[in-house]
Amino acid sequence: MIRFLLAEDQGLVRGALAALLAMENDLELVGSAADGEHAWRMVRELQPDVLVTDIEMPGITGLELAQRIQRHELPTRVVIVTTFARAGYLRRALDAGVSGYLLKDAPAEQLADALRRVHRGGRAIDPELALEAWGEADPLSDRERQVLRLAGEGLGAGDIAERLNLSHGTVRNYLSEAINKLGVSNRIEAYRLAHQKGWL
Amino acid sequence: MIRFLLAEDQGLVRGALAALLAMENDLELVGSAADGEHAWRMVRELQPDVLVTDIEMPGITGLELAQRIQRHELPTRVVIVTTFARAGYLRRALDAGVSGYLLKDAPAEQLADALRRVHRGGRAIDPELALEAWGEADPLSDRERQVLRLAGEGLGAGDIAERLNLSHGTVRNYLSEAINKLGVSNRIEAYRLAHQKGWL
DNA sequence: GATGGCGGGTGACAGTTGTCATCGCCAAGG
DNA sequence: CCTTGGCGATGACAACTGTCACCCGCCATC
Repeated sequence: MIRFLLAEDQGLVRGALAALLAMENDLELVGSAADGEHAWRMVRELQPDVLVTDIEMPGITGLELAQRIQRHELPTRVVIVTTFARAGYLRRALDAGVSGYLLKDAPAEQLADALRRVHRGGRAIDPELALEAWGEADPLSDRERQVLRLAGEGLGAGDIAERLNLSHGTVRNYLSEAINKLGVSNRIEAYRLAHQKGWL
Repeated sequence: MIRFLLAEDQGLVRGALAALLAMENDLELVGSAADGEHAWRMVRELQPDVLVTDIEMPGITGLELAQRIQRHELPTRVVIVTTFARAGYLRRALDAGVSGYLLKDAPAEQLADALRRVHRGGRAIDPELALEAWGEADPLSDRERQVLRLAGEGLGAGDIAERLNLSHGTVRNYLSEAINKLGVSNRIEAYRLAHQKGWL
């Protein structure tokens, strides 16, 4: 019997996944959580064999959950289930020691299998994504990332400078660097590209 | 017995919803589709009582599906199930004659109930969203919407002008109008706001 | 003590953006 | 026939953006 915990913020999806996995008779749902905090508490209390979690959730993200489990050396293995096919996310997930990374548009049969494989000590990584992740690494510096994030929200160079305690010229320099590193032609494209790659 | 069809592009979610609804013994899944075209074909062939559909799918969107069903005066009722709590979407959905509009973060029990209510000829609209939708209407003109969409992809005034066969000055005028109507201070914020409201 | 990175800043320049007032054109409507 | 209104265009102006060359101070490290 594999005891698993489900963390997913969208109620409908959470319930539906529970129903899907309930059909397998070697799997036992020991609890479900709608946000990261609850999930974290339940992981420690219930010590499930496997945690199935989304990435983007209110409070603590799935990636942070995985990191905590790794730091506390808990026996629970982690399977990420997410919409986002971003190489950067997969990287961070692997760094955080997750055993599985599936996309929500994978076929439904795959999920139960992934749980079993992971429980046996194996891995279950989406193959397409795995390839892509061995491609380019994030070329951005910390500053460039921060600046880009703010720029993506529509702030001008001046506003960004204020929030980061930099001069307005420096901000434009970072932006220029980022644009050029990413091979695009303005901040908007730069933001979109970085965002889509999961580099944020 | 309520015969329903499921349209949802994310395989895992599609499978999971099917499992969830399979637990109800007055509901019968007659088919499922991963994109709008298939869904449309199946709606006509199978004439289900209810179509449960996502909005954002490859090819034809859920909203377009609803419109087609309305135009062809098919007996199938439509329940939208989506992530997006955007008033604009709900408006368009109601215009397209849908009977239900649920958010994916609603509790899972609600879905089967919604199907039953809709099948009986009733409606099932997310209450919070319903209120919000009676708020502000989309103030943008068609041109402004088009221009804003392109601007959001990082195109400059020149590029946009080319694609729409307008002059570069005119594009800037529309952008300026949109920015001012939305009460923001640049194209990026304008895009984000319009996008988030579902006005696209 | 010199050398070189690195994070940050400056100033200048061209190009783009946001704003406005104004114009022409062509459809209604009166 | 004249007016009003929408749509698109112009031109001018100020502000913001993207680029670049170069400066400064700091710290490592040789």
